[in-house]
Amino acid sequence: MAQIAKVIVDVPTMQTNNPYSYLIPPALANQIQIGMRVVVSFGRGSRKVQGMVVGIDNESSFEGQLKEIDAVMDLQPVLNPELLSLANYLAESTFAFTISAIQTILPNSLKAKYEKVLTPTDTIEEAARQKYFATQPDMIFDENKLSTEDVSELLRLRRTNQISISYVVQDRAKAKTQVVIERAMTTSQLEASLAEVRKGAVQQKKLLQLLMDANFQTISQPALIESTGISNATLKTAEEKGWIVRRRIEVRRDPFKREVAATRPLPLQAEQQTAVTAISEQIEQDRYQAFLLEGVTGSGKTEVYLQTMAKAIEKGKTALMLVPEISLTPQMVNRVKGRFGHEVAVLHSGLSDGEKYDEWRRIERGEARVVVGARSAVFAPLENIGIIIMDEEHESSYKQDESPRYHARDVALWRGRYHQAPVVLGSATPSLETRARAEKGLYTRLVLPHRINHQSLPEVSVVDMKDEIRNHKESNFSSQLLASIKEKLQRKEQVVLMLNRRGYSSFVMCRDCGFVLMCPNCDISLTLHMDSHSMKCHYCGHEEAIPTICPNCQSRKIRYYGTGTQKVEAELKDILPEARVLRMDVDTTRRKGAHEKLLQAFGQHEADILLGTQMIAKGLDFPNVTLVGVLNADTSLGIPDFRSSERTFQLLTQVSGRAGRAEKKGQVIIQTFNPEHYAIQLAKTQNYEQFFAYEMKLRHESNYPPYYYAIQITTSAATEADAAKGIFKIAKQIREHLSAQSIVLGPTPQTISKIKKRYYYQLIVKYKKEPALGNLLEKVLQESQKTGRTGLQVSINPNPVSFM
DNA sequence: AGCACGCCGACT
DNA sequence: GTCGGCGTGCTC
Repeated sequence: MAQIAKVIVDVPTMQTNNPYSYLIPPALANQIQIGMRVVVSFGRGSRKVQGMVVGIDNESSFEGQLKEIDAVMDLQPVLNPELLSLANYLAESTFAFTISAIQTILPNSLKAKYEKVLTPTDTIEEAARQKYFATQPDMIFDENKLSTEDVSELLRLRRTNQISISYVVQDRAKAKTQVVIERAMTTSQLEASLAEVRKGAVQQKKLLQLLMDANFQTISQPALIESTGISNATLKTAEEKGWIVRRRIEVRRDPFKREVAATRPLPLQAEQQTAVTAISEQIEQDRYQAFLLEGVTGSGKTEVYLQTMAKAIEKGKTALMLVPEISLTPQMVNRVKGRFGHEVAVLHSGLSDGEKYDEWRRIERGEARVVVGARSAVFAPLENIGIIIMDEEHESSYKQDESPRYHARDVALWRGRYHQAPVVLGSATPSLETRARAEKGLYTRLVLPHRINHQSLPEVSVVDMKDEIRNHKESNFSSQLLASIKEKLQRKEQVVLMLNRRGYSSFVMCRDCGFVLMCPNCDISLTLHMDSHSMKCHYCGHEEAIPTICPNCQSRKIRYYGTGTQKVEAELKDILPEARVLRMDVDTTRRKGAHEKLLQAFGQHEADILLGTQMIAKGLDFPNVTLVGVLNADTSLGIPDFRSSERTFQLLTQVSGRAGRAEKKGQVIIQTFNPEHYAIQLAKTQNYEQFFAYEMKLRHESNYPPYYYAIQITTSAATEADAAKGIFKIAKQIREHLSAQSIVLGPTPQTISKIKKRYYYQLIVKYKKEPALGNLLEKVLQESQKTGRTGLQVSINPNPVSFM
């Protein structure tokens, strides 16, 4: 006799982070299932909130009076048992609220929208009634749309019971539907009807003729009206007379309408075959096993993905493929669609909420058995998963940097284990964590050491910019790079130039006193934007005029310092006026689809030089590119983070892979001020193994991941003192309970200690084994709830991708 | 989150 | 004296 539902309510706080019991009213007794969304009354005002049913029971340990569930929002569960238990895993492992985990797993459209509705009571003042309720019986209360005066007046009316507030939970999930017209009678019946229609009814006769046509097929109502001019009224009559049936069907917004030509599996090289066989064997035996597929750019990893996915599909299972957002290009998607056709669903950030929901529904209904997508696609509602692929597994974008701070790789491994399916982590430059696990035998390591078609790796040279500066005037281009560019342009070949912008920007500095223009809200320098002729803050968007005299010493020698893509572009135009340059950075790719358009233009040789930031390092494949230049390799080395060498190595290796992918030999020139640095030297020889060994040694010596686990705790507050006080208190608490082998770094102000007028402090705990740490941190969070009201916020980030 | 309750300052 | 500030506790 189940009658009590356990509901996680949509109130993301520590105190409400557990299921609440609600009575299931008899009317809903047979309807409510675990995994459905419901509307419940919550709190004193019984405001309506959305909730998720996570259990059904016939008793509750709650002593008080139970409320009833108000309504069910779904006809069938939106979360199956797997995803529900995944939500729990997420919440637990990332210190997030269960409801936040659930929201993350569900598509945006299934998140509730709340509206406050104001209704006048009979005691309302006549003036107020005239002002607010003259035209409508109630009004939607939206603080952003009303003036401050109106808001305070309405609140006063509320206090004096002249109006009442009710809450409406709105379901945003609307599958796009269309009305279709179906014939509901046989031809002879229709003929009989035709005879009965009165003489003047031209429209009705026309419709009947149409329906009697042997070629008549079910047609959408708008299409019918459009092509025949038959009116809606006529159709209504026809429906009443029983000639037709009008039905609402779900249609899909198709973001990739074009058909993709089918492709066949490509022949495999020996190592690829070995990999495919090893992975297929696990699929065949329904066994969970993680693989590290390590292969240089151009070694044919994608073909291994496609053929193993095909294996899973063949076995009647489904396949999930994750790629970084930036690699999710139409070329990439088309490669998968070429193999799996209509079975493919694509999930990426460019889709509208509605489109995402449509794809989600297709997957859920089993219409799409192959899913390709970026980070959040790891939650795709696939059942019976046969294989999970994660390409470029080292990419830091797989980790979400807001709560829940999950890493898609961890989720992929969790789901692989749940479904007893292999998980393939692919990369040319695996993260140290993954490579180390392969070393330990936790993952099976598969290596693709050769480029297909026996292309040679590009020839990489390193230019010492210190010498350049000594010998020449200040320039972004060394003489060697410039000579190479000219040579390639003469041969009508193309060049890719990368400006490493990580931790770097073009700011304004006074040459006399060293003053740097800073953001008043955040602890970073303002960046110069020549397109808008202003100084902008990249964190809060603050914008001000470019200074002509130094605000500190009144000198006129306040100049740009550092390099932005715009400045490099200007210099290029100056030195090589005949070269056609395409600039690709955040500014030129902000608009949807701009990224793709630029690349397409470059692919069709509409430009000679592609100049961009790190976004050009990924996944582009232009056979005519024979030179890749890295203008400033070391800016990412200067970042005070334990992963800065790893990042730099990965970036340089990856961008080098862009050169010479066809029959033409590629050349790479890396400009740096630290030519001896191991990350740069080893990127030059493309020697991942040596880099791995060396970096592991360093990590071991200084007790960093992957030798130690790390967890980052951050406090923020409106004043620096409050943030500091908060973090020191937590530090003290943690130190008391920590075992001797664990290490606490800090507390320290964060590298960027002030963002949007809030101050940030952090501390890092490095540990090997600390079974009680989870509970301790849970307690810290509990306590922070009390102080949270006064403005101190605490956030916990397990396994941070950086310590910054 | 949002609401009520409860305790202190400045007004009709 | 009350109105209303926001600090605190609680929501099945």
